Amino acid sequence: MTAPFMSIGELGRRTSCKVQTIRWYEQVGLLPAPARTGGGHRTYGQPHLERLDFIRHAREFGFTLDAIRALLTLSDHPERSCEEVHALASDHLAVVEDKLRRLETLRIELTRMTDACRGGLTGECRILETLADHSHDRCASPDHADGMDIAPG
Amino acid sequence: MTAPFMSIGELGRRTSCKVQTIRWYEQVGLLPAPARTGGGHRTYGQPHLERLDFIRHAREFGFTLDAIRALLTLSDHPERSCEEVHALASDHLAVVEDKLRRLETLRIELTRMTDACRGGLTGECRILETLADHSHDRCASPDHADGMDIAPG
DNA sequence: GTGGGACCTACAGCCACTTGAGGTTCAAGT
DNA sequence: ACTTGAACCTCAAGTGGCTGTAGGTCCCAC
Repeated sequence: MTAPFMSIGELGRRTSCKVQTIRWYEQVGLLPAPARTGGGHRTYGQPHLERLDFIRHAREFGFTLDAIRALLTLSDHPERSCEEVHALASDHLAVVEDKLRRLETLRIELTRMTDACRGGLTGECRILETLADHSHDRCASPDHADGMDIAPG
Repeated sequence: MTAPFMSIGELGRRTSCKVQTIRWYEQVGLLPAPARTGGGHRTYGQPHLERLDFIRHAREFGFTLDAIRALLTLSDHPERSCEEVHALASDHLAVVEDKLRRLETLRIELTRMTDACRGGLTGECRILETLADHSHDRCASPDHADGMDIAPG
C-alpha cells in the first residue's frame, strides 16, 4: 500500500505540499526531522505523511502554525480532555466570523463607491472623491479589517 | 486654519497614521519627500496632508499600496478618463467578494467541525479527527482561501 | 543651560511561505 | 562504467505592510 520510505518529492505529491514548504515545516519544528540517505536526502515514513496531512488540512481551515503546533501536541496525548482543542477551534471560528463581518462592511462600501462612478474624467470621478474625502462622511465604520490571511491555496 | 508647516508627529495625529508608517510611505514612494528643517526634521504642508489622507482612506478600503500608487497617479491627471480608476476599484471589489466567498465556506466548515465536538478526550475528539481525516471527505471544497489581508486598523 | 519629548537613521521582526543561486546525489539509459 | 538530467541539498533574500528597537540628535520651554 504505502511505501515505508518516501522521498521529499513523493511526500509532497501525496500531501499536495510543496517541497520547500515541507522543509520549512521541519525548520520551524512542525514536522520532525526525518532520517537521511547516505547522500543526505530526506526519507519519510507513514507517521510523517499523517502528520503533514494533519498540518495541511488544518492550514486549509485557516489555523495558524502556532495553533497547529498546539493541536498536534494535544493530539499526541489522547488521554487529555479535548477542551483545549475545542477552545482553539472556537477561537479560530470567532476570528473568521470577525473577518467576515469586516469584509462584508467593506464590500458594501466598495460597491457603493464603484456604483457612484458613472464614467467621465478623473477630475470628477466619484471614486477618487470618496477616497480623497477629507471628512470621511460617506464611510460608515472607521475600522474595517486588518490581517486577513486565511490559508494556503 | 491649517498650519503651512507641520511636523511628522502633527501630520500623524491629523491623519491617524503612525509616524513610522509615514516615513515608510515616503520610503516606498507613496509620499513625496518633504522639506527639512536645518536640523533634519521633516516639515509637511497641506498637499502632503491631503495625499496622506487619500492613502489612509484607500487603505481602509483595502486597496494595496500598488493600487493606491496607481490611483494617486490617476488623480494627478484630472483630464484623463476615469476608466482605469473604475477598473482598479471593481477589480478590488472582485477580490473582496472572492475572499468573502472563501471565508463563508470556511466558516461553515469550521462551525460544522466545532459543533461535532461534544467534549471528552482528545483521543476521540471529532475536531482532531476531522483535521487528521486522510480522505478529506468532510471537506466540501479543496481550496478555501489564501492572502486575506484587507486593511490596517 | 538643561531636561525631556519628539525627532532622526538603520536595521530586525512579523507570517507563512516563495524564489533563487549554486552545488550534490540519484536513478535510468547507453 | 559513464552520462545525462531531474531531484535533491543548503543558505540567503524577498513578499506585504507595516511595527518595534537601538542608539543617537534636535527643539523648545523653563
